[in-house]
Amino acid sequence: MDLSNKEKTKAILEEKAELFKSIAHPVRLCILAMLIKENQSNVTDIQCCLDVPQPTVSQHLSKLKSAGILSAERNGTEIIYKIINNEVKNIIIKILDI
Amino acid sequence: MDLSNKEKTKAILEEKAELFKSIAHPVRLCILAMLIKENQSNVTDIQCCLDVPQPTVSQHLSKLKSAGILSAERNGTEIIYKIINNEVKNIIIKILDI
DNA sequence: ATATTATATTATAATATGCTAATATTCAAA
DNA sequence: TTTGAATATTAGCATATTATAATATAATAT
Repeated sequence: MDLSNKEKTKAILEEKAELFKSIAHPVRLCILAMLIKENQSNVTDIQCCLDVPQPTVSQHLSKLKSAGILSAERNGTEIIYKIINNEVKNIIIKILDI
Repeated sequence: MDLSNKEKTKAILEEKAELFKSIAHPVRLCILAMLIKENQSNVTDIQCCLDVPQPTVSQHLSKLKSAGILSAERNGTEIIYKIINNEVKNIIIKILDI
C-alpha cells in the first residue's frame, strides 16, 4: 500500500471531506453543541432538547459515531454519548461561539 | 422579525450547517488549500492542480463563492479567486495541517 | 470582424442523504 | 417471564448533490 503523494493527498482530502459532511447538519450540530455543554448525555435528553423524533436522533447519533466523533457506552437501559474527537469539538466551539 | 431564542438558535445552526456543507467536498477542500498556500489564483491554475474538468472546477468555485467563502475579481480574461472568510480559512488550516 | 483564451451556465442522469413509519432489540423491574 | 422504558434498525420515498457533456459568454488579440 505505497501511495504516491498525490494519492495520499487525495485520500486525506476525501477523509476530511467526510468528516465535515458528518457535522454538516443542523440536528447534528445541535447534538454536538449539547454534548459540549453537558459533557455527555443520553438519547432521551438529547431528544428533548431537539424536537425531532427518537429514531431520527438515533440515526444522527449513529452517523456521528461511525464517523469517529462520538463514543457510546451503555448504562442500564440508557446509552451515554460523548464527544471523542477533540479537533471536531474545538471547531464546533469556535464556529458556534460556545 | 422578532425571533424567539429557539428560532434564532435553529437559524444559526442551519446557517452553520450550510457553511460546513459548502466545504465538505474533496475538490472544494483542495481549492481552499491551494488558495491558502498561493493566497489567490485563477481557474486555469486551480484546474491544473486538481485533475478535474474545467466546468466542474467552475461549479465548485461558484458554490464556494455563493457561500461567502470566496471572492471573485475579473482581470482581463481571467478571474482571480481569494478566500474572504477567515473563520473557514482557519478551520481548513487547522484540519489539513497546512 | 474573427479567432482564441478563459470562464460560466445549463440539462441530465446517477448517487447520496434525510425523514417518516413501523418494527426490533436490550435491559431492568415487577 | 412478562411488562415497560430506552434505544436501534429497516424500508420506502422525497429531495439534494454531483459529474458529465454540451453550449454559452466575455475579453483580448489578430
